[in-house]
Amino acid sequence: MDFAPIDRVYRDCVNENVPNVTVQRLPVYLSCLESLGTERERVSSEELATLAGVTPAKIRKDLSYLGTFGVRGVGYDIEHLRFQIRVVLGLEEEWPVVIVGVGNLGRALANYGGFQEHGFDVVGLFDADPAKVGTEYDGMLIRSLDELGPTIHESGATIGIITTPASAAQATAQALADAGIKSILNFAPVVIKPPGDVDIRRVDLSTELQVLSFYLHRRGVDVE
Amino acid sequence: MDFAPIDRVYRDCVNENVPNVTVQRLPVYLSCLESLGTERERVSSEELATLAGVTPAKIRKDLSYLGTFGVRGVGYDIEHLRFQIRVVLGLEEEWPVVIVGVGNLGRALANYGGFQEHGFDVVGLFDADPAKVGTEYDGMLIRSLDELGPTIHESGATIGIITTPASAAQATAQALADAGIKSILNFAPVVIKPPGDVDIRRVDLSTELQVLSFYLHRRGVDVE
DNA sequence: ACATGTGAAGCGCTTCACAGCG
DNA sequence: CGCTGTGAAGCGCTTCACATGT
Repeated sequence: MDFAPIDRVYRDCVNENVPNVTVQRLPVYLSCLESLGTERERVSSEELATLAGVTPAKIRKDLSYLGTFGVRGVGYDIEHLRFQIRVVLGLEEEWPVVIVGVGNLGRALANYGGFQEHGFDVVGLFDADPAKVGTEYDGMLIRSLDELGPTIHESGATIGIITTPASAAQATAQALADAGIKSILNFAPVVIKPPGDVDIRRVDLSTELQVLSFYLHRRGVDVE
Repeated sequence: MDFAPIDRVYRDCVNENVPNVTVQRLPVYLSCLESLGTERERVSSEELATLAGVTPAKIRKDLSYLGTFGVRGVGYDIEHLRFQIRVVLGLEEEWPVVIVGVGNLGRALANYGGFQEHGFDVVGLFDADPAKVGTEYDGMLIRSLDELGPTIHESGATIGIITTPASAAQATAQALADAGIKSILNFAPVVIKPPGDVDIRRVDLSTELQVLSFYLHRRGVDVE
């Protein structure tokens, strides 16, 4: 582990109690800052708020939980703020991750721009299909599930990503837990019962669509 | 998870008194109910809460916003509750959607189980790459962007999904807006400026990973 | 007896408004 | 003067506790 950035966090970071909702917005802010490029130097809370789709007060409040990054009367230095958010999110560290399930979604994540860019290093691809095992994707060997343990041990991976079919997700979570993984991101459309003290986060790609559906539906109903 | 700037987009659409956070949990409840299968008949708020990873009180409160679906002293009829949630979410309607960008992610969504199951019908695949246009995926013709307008008009699609590279996302959103789409789900890792009065919801696959990183990072710091 | 449905209390996030500082 | 940083007020969600109904 690289401790230098951690020291930096605690030097100028309040960081005792960052609200969950704030943590969840930080990636959005980061993404907006990245979209501003390197030509400009400063950004105001107002402009950043417009980009992120929130209010300026929320931006300032959220950032105040992390530290004092702005300059009164001026705004925020884009490069500096970008770095600080990355440090707080732990993105200046390298996070080795393994992906289980090399279907379309697994492949999409394996070379997803947002991963490398944020310090997530895919160190292992695994699949249960013997036809896939031994082949390569994007220059990476696809391994059998038997090799989960050794690979995770060698690479020091702490995060596992499940992109298997729903039917295989629970067993995969168990296998990851057995192999020593402590945090799992589950993309399979099913709820997994946590094996042991593993932290499981679910990302359901159809959830957003269902939420969209609710509001479209509701709007249509209102019109009548 | 997302939990992003939904408040801004839909704040004034919620005329009924269903909290946004409740709407975002409904797909999770639905998924849990689906995982219970058809053999059992009833489920308690306590059991459903355990499956969904929330408290029983939250389940009951959330459901109370939608109606009175349970039976006191007994619990909820699984099949009935499942249907009611689907109705509230508008999933008993058919939602034609188009997908722009037939890379790994586009293909993953095109035959994603969670879509068909919830009434989302993929009626068009589009890609800017001339090499892909004219070929088929999963029995569907991949069309050129020129055909966006006609296809959307014929099919009555109201939802567009962007799975292009980040660099093409803004132009794609504009094209979808021009073609009459009013709701966009953006999977490209970039923030899109809404063209006109289009509602844009962003799904960043790396956001959850970044949130995970924050908590892992901080846990590591706390241990010292 | 038992589990839901629900006012009311509690709590955390959002927004306001202005103090603080370049 | 301009924009950030921040107590305090406001608001919405969560949790509690028990009335309600079968």
